[in-house]
Amino acid sequence: MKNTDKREEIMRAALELIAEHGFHGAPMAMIADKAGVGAGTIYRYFEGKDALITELYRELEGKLLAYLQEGYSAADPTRERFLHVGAAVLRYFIASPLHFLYMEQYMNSPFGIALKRDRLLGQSDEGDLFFKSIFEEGMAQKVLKELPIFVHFALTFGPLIVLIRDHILGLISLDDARIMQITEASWDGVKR
Amino acid sequence: MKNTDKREEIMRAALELIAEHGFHGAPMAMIADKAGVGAGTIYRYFEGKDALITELYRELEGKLLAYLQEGYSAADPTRERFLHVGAAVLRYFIASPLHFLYMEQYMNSPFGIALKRDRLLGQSDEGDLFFKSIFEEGMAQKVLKELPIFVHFALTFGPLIVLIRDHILGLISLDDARIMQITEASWDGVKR
DNA sequence: CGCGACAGAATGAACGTTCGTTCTCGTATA
DNA sequence: TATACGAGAACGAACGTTCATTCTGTCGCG
Repeated sequence: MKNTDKREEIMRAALELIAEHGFHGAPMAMIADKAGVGAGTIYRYFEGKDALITELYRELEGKLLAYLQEGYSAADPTRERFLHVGAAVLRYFIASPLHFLYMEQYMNSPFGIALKRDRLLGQSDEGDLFFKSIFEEGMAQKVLKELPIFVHFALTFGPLIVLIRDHILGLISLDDARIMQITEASWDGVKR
Repeated sequence: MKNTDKREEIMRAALELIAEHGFHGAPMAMIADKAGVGAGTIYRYFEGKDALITELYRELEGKLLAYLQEGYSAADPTRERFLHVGAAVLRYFIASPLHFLYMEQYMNSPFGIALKRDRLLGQSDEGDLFFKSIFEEGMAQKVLKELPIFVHFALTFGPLIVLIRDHILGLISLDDARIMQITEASWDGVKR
């Protein structure tokens, strides 16, 4: 159990520092300090900085997907499922701003670009399938516009990403009512 | 005129290297090499790396705004103006992918966050006013949803940003027909 | 006593920036 | 026109700093 303890402390420290100061503003020595371990200890748990960064991303992504599944029923109508997922994304990241800042940085870095490329070219994993099914069934039932999946993705998540960032930076404030407005407006963008 | 030559060579080199490899993947020595000047020469034209980065951003932003104004008429109906600007943004960045990659990186860095904060808190400059007027007049005429300006911003530009990046990374391909579809879908998101 | 886990000092590479030197070219002089 | 000069422009080696990673000695537990 000791192993797990230190490992988690390191990841927690890395999350906070990288989310707030970026990959290049979070030296290994600083992460070690914040985690309460020696600099060399990190290398007992992770192969190097890159491995630490990637493993942390995978963990955060897992947590997000788990949250999105809560209260989600594949039997619901397309519109309900869309609104559920959209609002859940907003709520999750507003509650966990560090997760958002970290995941966004990862996605905008060479790491994320490689990951995205892999997923688009190779077979998609569970996370992608989860979203894809909403759009595909929606189009089959003629309630969604006939558009490529990636356009639906962009119309749905593009606005959310911008708004979450602005909220986290303190430029604006999103409450529950506004979350509903936003999710419904983005539904208007994809619906027929 | 010689002065201008070197200065522009430096900016061109910085644009290419930073757009492709990021701020931290483009050392001053590499920028100097690509520009065909000595490393020290850069410091005759720019106070330091930060100043170079910021001045380059300002220049690119100016070019984008100039392009958006082409063929734009404040007298047109809200819908026409919206579609004009949306399609123009897509076309501009597809034609100038380096500009997009650079501006996006800048916006996702401490530089851009500070800039955004300044603009939201201080008085907005011409660029902001240009967009704002479309949304404000649209709401006054009851053709747009009654939403805060920043939500309109996000609904409009959020999808475009995601799609432009995917296009530039070669994950998807946007032709003229698709550009129209996308712009109109994003109009559906903001219209009443 | 022995061994694995650990902290922190040591290492070497890479970076932004500085600075002494060299080059360029317009002007003054005869 | 030919020559000498000087000032500003340019170069690139060198510096100090910062970083990821490795090395080394120590401590605690069985």
